[in-house]
Amino acid sequence: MDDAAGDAAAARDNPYLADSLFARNARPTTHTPTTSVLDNDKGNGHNALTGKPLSDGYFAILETRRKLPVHEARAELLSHLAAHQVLVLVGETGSGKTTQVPQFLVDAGYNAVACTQPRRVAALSVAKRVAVEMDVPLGGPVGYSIRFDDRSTPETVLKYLTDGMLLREAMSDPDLRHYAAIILDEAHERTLSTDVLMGLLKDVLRRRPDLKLIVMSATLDAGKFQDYFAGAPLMQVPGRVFPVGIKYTPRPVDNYVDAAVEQVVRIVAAEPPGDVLVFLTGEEEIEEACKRIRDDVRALPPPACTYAVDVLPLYSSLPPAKQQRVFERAPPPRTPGGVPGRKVICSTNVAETSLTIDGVVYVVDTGFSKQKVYNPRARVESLLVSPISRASAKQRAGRAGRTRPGTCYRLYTESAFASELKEATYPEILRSNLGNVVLQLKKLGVVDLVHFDFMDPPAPETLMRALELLNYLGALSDDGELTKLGEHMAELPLPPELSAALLASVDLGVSGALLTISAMLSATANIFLRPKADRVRADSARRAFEHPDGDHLTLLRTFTAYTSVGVDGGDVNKWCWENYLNSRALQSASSVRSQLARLVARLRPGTRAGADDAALPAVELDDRVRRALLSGFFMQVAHREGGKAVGYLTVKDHQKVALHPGCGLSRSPDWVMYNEFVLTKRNFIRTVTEVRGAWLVEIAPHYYDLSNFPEGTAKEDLKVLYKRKERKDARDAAEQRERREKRAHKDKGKGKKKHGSSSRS
DNA sequence: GAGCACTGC
Repeated sequence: MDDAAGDAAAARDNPYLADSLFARNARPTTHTPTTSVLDNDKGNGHNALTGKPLSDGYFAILETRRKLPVHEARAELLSHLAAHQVLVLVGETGSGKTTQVPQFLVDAGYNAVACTQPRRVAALSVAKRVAVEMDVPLGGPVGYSIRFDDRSTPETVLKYLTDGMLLREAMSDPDLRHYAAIILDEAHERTLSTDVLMGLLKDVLRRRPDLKLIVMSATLDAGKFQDYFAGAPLMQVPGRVFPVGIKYTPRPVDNYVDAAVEQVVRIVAAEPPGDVLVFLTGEEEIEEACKRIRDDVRALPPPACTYAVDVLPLYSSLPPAKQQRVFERAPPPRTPGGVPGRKVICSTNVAETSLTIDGVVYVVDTGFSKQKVYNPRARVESLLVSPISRASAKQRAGRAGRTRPGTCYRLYTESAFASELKEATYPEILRSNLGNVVLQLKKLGVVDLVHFDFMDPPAPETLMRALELLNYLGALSDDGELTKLGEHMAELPLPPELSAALLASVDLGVSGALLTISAMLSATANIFLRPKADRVRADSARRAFEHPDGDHLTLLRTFTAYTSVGVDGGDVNKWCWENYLNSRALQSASSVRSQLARLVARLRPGTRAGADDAALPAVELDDRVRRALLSGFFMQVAHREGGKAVGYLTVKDHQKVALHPGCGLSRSPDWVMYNEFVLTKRNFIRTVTEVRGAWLVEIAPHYYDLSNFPEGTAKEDLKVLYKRKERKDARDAAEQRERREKRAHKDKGKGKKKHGSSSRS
């Protein structure tokens, strides 16, 4: 089928296209958009933004731009925007909305436009493309802004940026006065940042009648956005995709991995040429499926067993070079003129939104993915294999129709699709720990969080948990007001516990070490590699970095060793490889560390932040680092429970946990703090470091308050620790009194000084 | 004696 047929199919599915691009709530308007080079072939032949003559390439690209479906909607879009503050635009894949709509606005005279993207690569690559389309240098009139990379200048009129970045900007510019128009793209993905931005913008729009907002989404769920921004007109533009036939299984399958492998083998054996994309849930499952598909294809009866098939895994932790393989051409036929080869790609959800693979004609959809869930009662986020939503199923199917008509095999029944799958995936804000979100909102000046206008309000318990956490950390006062500490914490791109620990480390003179540990904990990928074939050597390589007191200190040692290799002029990548370390992860830790160091230096001027711990003796350093960490993680502490089999109970919650097998502690101390609670078949705590009981009652007496502490051995130990502390405090006070008296005696002899020691009663 | 879906600041 050709392009036109695909468009026709898309048009049939489009309820608005038949009569008008105008949708519900569309109002007549007298506004006439200004004419522009988009209407006239040459305009005055000069670029309005740079004053330079337009290149020939510009006009060539202009021709293709005019053919994009969204171009038809331009005049209506602009007139809507002249009459309304908010517009909801639905445009499916291939409509051109992401590249064209921002240009329509610039062209119509909006001189400061922001367009958000959920992902960095998207912001960057779209900005590059649009700079070419507009015939301007990147970083000039068109720029982008993403973490670690800001390519925008005062002359930038159109900026693509991540949603998280716009949220950051809002912290210093709460009314977003910098912008005349804001476009929230991919709003249907409902990322945490986009959801917070929508709530925020609702208020900003009231304060700034001149500001325009376009919410762009890919699904017909757009009615929800329209309701949220009451009265906003809704427009829809068709996509440019090919039809995809849907096939369901007649009966539910027992095991979706088995079923997926069988389906792929059937396609390879009997269907016309074309690549296959299989959606599975995780790395382990994918590697297993790949192996079985290879084996089963080889076991097919001739001639199918001779077909050229490349079976490739795809998930984000895969090294980039291996990821790249999915974009290479399918293998050639085994014999000249024989059956064309094909790629079979077994992928996680990366292939649903983040990566687009052209040439896929068959999609095998297992109907599952790993999703984050948050349990506020247990205060634990975990990943669960869960059924996908209908929106997600449609997105997956669409991946089969990017270059020609395709087929999607859904490994579930049609009635399951209709009645068991949810319409849309729960937005992230309903599935997350909101500690950071609450901190950000407070920083943005939102006083009443319970009544903040979230599109989907989180459970009150989740908000309570977040408020409680921030109060314990000292970021919020008992009245719920942001403290000075809280303001500083909000500036740091870290979980609140880690921000608190990092800021505490400045006062303890060990911020250099805490910057490193924070950066290492921010690296999502595992630092220590452990290839299956090479486990023994990988483990012994790791042991060289291990610190007996715990994993946090091991991370510190590892990073320190890593940076010294570079300083000594060694080959860092080679060194990482030899030591079974993930050089990509270490590199990203290094960028995070630099960013954090800049921020801390700005927040705490006059301190030697980042360079304060070099001269400390090792034992003193280790103690102070652990005390700094504990200032943020005193709520993530477990106590050893005696008996034969050593186990741990988390404080207060009394959850039974075990040290994660990857943990490097050489003994089983009474008290440990942990970075992460992992919920799988058993409860594990991961990244664990020994702490002294005495530190708990010293650093966090407000949390280790025995009047509301559950009974148990931890409480008994704490009682002893408090008694000891009392005695020590009494001793210290007596000593101090003695010293004071001696000094007073001396001073009397010498005569009085101007600034005597202030006596407190 | 286990395991990292995917983003983002």
